Amino acid sequence: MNTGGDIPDSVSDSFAIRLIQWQRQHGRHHLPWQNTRDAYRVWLSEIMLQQTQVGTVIPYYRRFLQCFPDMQSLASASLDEVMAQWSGLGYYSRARNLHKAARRIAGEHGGIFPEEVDAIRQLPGVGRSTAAAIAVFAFGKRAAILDGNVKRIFSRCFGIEGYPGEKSVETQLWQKAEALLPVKDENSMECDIETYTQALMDLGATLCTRAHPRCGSCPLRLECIAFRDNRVGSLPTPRPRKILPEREVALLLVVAQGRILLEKRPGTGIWGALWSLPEMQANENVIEYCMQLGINVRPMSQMGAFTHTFTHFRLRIHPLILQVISRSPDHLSPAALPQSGNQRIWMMPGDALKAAIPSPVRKVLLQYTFQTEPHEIPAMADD
DNA sequence: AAGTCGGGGGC
DNA sequence: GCCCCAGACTT
Repeated sequence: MNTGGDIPDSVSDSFAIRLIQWQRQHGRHHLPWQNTRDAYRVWLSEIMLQQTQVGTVIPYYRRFLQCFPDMQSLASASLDEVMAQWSGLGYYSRARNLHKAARRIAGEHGGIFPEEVDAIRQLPGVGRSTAAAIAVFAFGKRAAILDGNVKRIFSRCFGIEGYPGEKSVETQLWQKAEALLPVKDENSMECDIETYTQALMDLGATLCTRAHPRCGSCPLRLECIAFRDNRVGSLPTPRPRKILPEREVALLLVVAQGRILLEKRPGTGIWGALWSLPEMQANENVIEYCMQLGINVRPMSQMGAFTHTFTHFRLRIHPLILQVISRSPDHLSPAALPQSGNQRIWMMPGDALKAAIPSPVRKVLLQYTFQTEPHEIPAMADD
């Protein structure tokens, strides 16, 4: 027991103890993935939370668990079913890796989730920090995380300068993360690795925030270098600015008998393995392009163009509505599907909205279904 | 080390 | 507008 007034065994324990005590009083305790040691749920939450904020994840997490309550159900599902549940959450390689890992665990591990951090780390989509988080929350292992929250806390508390994405800076931060882990002691509540890890996440999310941190309530304010030197606003060092390149595409809404043509994207790359609309260069002739697909179309109307911003480029999207011209009554048959390397299918817009589609395509489809409803046509944003 | 992967929150 | 978020993977 570490009763009040005791001198802690080490400096690192003092750090951990402050955090743990703060977490018990002021931390978050009712997130949907807390209060369980089900490794499947812990793993799912950690993957969804990669580069995605808690508030965004929660509804996806609940829906996903409803569909796939355990490892076996996820492994048995088709990739398409998994992608449909992930649709809108972004970073779709996470979902592909999740599915691949589920099938690997069901096959190779006999459905049992691996307990050792090195084994967890071997799963696709699981890096060093995520493996540690799973090992901590599911199995109580002593392992260090280093996510965006922890990087921000450490760079401020210890006055570590330089962009944390830079290798040398990240190495320093990992070294701190390992060194500050509480000493494992089964008899001491003060060295609870789960509470410590959750404390780092909660402190970063609720107090040590990027903008307007609440330093007055912080359990680390007496030892925080950035607070002492009034540098909280300039640490961590921001990412170096870069100019985003801009690309331009046309998305084709090819309509026949109320159905639209969807095209499955390749398994890797942008929107990998998602259903999308046929895409062509914005300056291409749409009639000729569709002739190459083996379909005869008439341009109907244009929706307003809009811009979708990715991490590394901007995409200017021009949606075009096209009506198929055909005297044949069965041009919706499989044989009449346009030839292409990609899988294609005709779908009712309502069904397409339930499929695994990227957000900009959802936006176009919603706009289209709204336009075809019997009320006034609103002006599309932009342009 | 740098580039590739989304979408949304918050200001 | 801009920056960042419970990062991992490829080149």
